[in-house]
Amino acid sequence: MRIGKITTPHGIIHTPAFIFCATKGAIKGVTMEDMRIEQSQIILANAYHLMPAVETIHSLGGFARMSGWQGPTLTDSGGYQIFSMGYGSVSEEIKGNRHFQNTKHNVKITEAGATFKQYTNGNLLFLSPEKSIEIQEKIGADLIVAFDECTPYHVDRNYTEESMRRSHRWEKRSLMHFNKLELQKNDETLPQALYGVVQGGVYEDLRHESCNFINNEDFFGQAIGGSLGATKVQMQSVVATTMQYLRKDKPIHLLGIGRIEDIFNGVELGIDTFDCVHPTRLARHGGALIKHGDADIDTSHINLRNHRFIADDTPIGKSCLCQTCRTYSRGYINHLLKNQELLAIVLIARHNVRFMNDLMAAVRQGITSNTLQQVKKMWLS
RNA sequence: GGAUGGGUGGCUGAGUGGUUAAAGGCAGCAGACUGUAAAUCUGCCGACGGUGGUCUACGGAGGUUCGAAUCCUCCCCCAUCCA
Repeated sequence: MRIGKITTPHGIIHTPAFIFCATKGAIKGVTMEDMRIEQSQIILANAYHLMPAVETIHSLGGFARMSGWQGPTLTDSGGYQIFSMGYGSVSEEIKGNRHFQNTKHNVKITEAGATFKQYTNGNLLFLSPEKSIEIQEKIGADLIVAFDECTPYHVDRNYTEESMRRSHRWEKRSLMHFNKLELQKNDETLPQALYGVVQGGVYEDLRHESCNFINNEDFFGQAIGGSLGATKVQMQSVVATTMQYLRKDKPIHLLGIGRIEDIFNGVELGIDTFDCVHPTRLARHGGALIKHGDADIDTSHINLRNHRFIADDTPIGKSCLCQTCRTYSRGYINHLLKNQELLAIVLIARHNVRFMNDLMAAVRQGITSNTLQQVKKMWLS
């Protein structure tokens, strides 16, 4: 475990840090002012989703400026969409959902890149390493990610290996194209930093091989991606194994992970940054993040739709200082949810954002003062 | 007073002799959600019993039938129109 700083043209990120997902350019339900007020450090957007709008974003000064966020940003490459557009969400893929059973053909992978058939209009959309880097360059994020394929869980070892090797080739092309574009930049265009992504699925030898590849390439940072397994135990084991082989002198990001217990597990293994849709998605479904001690049952979130909150006059978090908890009760939010009032989502999302930021601050403090285990107990026991 | 249409589970609304404890939808009660195809999805949702099951159900009362939410008779109620 370690604390650190990542310096970007838009500011310094204190790590371990959580990165919020503004996939299409907005944090769902939260304004950028509130993101700042609730002490967020960095947000992320996605090259796949923003590809059609890339010229607009560029002409409006890039993602950070256009959105009003102004602070540090990261863009994802679109590699996750190779997985999600064909298989659905991580849990849907693992559990075997019906809806996405016949959508694999919506994504075609060749050595050149990936062609997506958009489910909305049937238009074809092509992403390659070079294309993804160019889009991310135009979006202007401080941190960007090499183009890879996020491998599903339900594929065999052969496919995982094949895919990993292709991802390596794609990442190498990403790096080459990135370096070329960086060299062409003048004083007015801000430098960016590129992350490589470790693949290899749940197979230790493949993870090892992938780490070796990433370790030896000139990436600014290293991200852990791909399938981390079907269970929490397996995920922890895959991440631990990967961390064992990954060099430690660069920032390390864990892609897509961000439940409370996973943050502690990751931090203990030396992860510097996390990103996850969980806090904001959970909020849209009525779920508020909570310290275990703040709930009457063993849980890391409460569903404010539940009948038991109907007359609850207390805030979501007993000691939370977010704008929501300063003013609104669980009972009121329960009422808003039952009446489909949009404000419910806004209030919960804002709380969840602050919750994650408070969590990360507590984690950093815990590392600094060598009391992480006590911090963990406060948040999880 | 007359004419017509209708009364189905909390609401809405299918169903016109058996495979119907009764489609859908809503509401209700839970659960899931991890580089966002998601303000989404899944399950339960007459009553009693842990399932199996048992009982009570389609305005009310009779009747036809092996069998009725569905057909017949009378009654009650609602909507619209005419006096």
